[in-house]
Amino acid sequence: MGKLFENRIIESSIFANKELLRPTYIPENLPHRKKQLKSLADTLSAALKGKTPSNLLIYGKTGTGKTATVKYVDKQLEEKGEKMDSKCTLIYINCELFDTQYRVFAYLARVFNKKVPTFGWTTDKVYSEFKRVIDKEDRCVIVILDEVDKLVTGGEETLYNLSRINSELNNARVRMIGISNDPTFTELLDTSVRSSMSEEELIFPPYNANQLQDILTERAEIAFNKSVIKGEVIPLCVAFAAQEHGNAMRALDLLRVSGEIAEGTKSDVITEEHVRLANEKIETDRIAEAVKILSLQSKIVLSSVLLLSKKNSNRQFSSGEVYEMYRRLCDHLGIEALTYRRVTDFFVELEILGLINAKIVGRGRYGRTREISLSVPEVLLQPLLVEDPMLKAISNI
DNA sequence: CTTCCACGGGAACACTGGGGTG
DNA sequence: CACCCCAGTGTTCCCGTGGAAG
Repeated sequence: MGKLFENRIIESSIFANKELLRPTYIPENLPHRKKQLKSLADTLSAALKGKTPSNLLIYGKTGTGKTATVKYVDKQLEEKGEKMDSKCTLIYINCELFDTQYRVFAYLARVFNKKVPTFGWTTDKVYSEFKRVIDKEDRCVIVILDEVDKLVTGGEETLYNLSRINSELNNARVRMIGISNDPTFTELLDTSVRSSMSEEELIFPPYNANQLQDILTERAEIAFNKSVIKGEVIPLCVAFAAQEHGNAMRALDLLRVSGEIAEGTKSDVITEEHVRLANEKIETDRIAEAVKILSLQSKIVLSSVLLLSKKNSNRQFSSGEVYEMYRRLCDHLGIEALTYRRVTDFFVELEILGLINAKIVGRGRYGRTREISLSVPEVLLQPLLVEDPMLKAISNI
């Protein structure tokens, strides 16, 4: 250990342990989730006793502690299960990453040491290989499908197969726990799949201001050094997070980034001003991140909205106007324009990312349109778009 | 009630990148 | 090796539909 390391330790007068504020950290104690914890533990402990637990569906908006709670119970059961030598396996899958049937079953099979190529096999083969490999012995496999709503378009077969798999197994049993932030997603499912998936349901309501306050206070105590936080810092974080429908993840992020900013300005304490700056930084980062992952075509669509709002005093445009601008822009850039139908999908995409507002309004005899406007500042957006070498040409329009 | 427009679901198609088969 | 099959993605094309002004 050199001096450098020592210095770094001394330098952080703010954080005792910054990692405790990251979303990956599972705390020892989950405030205001006792009911959900117990419910989940009851359902799952049946698996440890060799019984077959019900399938479970969990609803709640982002930052309501769904994933944290499941991982918390998962961790505990895993430990307990090993001690009791029970043959119960919990597998956590984020369906945003594994969003097709092939990928899900390939991942599942790999957990049981079965080699499956990234593609090439038929999905049927992957599925039956998975079945074969788990059915070798009497065991219980619990599949946790986080963001399960991402499977509805394209991967719904996955849910169908998982819900009927038990009738094709002789020794093993498979259960699933679905986690979704969209309570309406089951409406799109086949009725038999739906009823099988939601044998039990668990709801995670958004945290209210008092609960957020508790969470932050508890976490701040272990993550920060003593008396670093000034009086109004936590209430302000709570206030910002409450605007985001009680998103605890956002609140913890705010706290962490506030601390980083305080640290960067060589301040010994975190002030309200740091929280305000942190809120801006998080928003700016979010936008930059969103723009970065857009396809070129999406970026052109977004540029069209940007150009329109720079040129016009009114800030609201019909989908037709935006498409018109998009065609002109494609022409200008020498890129083949896509059809209107395709571009409407980009409108939806951009709205979900929070980069534009696109409300559908009925105009009576004059049909329906989306009224489209930017939902982020022009000055922020333009430099991000121009970063794309293909879009350099728009910088001087 | 009619009428009109864009919305949005779905079929069809093209293309990619891999495995299996003879 | 050549050839076909298959999953997945991105696209175009077609058409039924929602809903408020007229």
